[in-house]
Amino acid sequence: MARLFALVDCNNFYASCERVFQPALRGKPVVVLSNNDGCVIARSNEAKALGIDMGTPWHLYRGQFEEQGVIVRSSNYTLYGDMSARVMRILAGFTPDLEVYSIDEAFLDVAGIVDLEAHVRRLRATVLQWTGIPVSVGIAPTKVLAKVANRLAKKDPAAGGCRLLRDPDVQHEALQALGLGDLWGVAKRMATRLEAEGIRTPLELRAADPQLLRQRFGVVMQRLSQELRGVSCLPLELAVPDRKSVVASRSFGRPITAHADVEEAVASFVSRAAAKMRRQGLAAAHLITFIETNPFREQDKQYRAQRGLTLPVATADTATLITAAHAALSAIWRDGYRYKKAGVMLVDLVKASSVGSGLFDRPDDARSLARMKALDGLNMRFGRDTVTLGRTGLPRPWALRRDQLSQRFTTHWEELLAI
DNA sequence: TCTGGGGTCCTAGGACCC
DNA sequence: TCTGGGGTCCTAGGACCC
Repeated sequence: MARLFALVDCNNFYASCERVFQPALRGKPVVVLSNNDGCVIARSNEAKALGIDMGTPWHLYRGQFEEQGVIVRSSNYTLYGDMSARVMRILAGFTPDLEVYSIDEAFLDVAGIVDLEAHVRRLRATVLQWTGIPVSVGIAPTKVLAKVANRLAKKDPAAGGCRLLRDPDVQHEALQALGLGDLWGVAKRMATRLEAEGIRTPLELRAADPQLLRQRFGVVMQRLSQELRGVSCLPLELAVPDRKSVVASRSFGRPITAHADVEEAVASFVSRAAAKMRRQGLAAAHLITFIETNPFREQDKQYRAQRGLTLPVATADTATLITAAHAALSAIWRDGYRYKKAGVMLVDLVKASSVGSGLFDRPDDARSLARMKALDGLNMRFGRDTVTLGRTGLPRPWALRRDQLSQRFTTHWEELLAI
């Protein structure tokens, strides 16, 4: 059977969440601000109609917002996360084949649904009734086209919150009305590059030579073009994969110049990120600390830097990670700058259980040291999926599965033994 | 002993998304 | 004085090993 994807997207999600708990906000222009009340990250339809753009810095428009009667809310991510979970649970009741794509979007497999129109009507009504959140639905044979359909469902009041792009003629007509930048996966820079190659519209992108796209723009653009033709290249991702990185970062309320202050911030970033990582049962084999000045202050000397550091053993221990993050910070620290932002990324995440199960639970543990010493001089073979240790004191070669070790871990064996 | 090519790893940066 | 935070994927170039 032909594929059919439905993209369910919550309308103006953060603004809608605020309205659920404050019905007086209905019908009024509402915007939600980012951390530190920096800029606009969500707008109700009424706010959009006033011409307020995404990312508008609040401090520049504060007065104007007041004049226009725009209601401003600081963001409340705990609330939005909770509302999101409720919406997703309801959607899961409509089909088990569901991919939660973001906090406010999900792709559903609707290929087998008989009366699609009635099904979607019921879905929208249920979500609205049980959560107070309005959603739009776009349906098409590929994810990229489902995104297009969803956009039309939102923009066109006559659509009734749902658009179907199954018929090729209808797809053609829909794409004709769009610019390149309206496509999922094409932003400003890519649009400019495509235009320079003579590809100016979604229809031209759809018709472009796949080999040329692959060569000039890479595999992502080639797939996007295929998806526009109705050839599905992006499958539904049903299983939620393990996270590959966890980031904690913040802009400082005011510029910071002292090393000690940034150290303090970095320590708190690490503990936040590590806690999040532990909740997911993961450990980090690599850590990156970064700092930067305020790029908006052109009169200031600019500096940005990051430093990565491979841990001898993947770990989820906050104290170990803080030590590493501080070492990385010292390597990139320069006096004399006004730092505006800093952060820590935990990357190369592996299952914590695989780290704890084996040889090197704790590098400073005496037994671990002895084990590592015993490994010295061993015959090591790095296979595709395994690392095999031979000889000395082992009844038979000892194979460790690579996927239970981090990549960096296995290739830095010497480093490990040097501890 | 010399040479070349392939594979992998690492880092940095770009681009995009919500 | 004041412009978010958290992610993913891809590419390119250099180092290194076999």
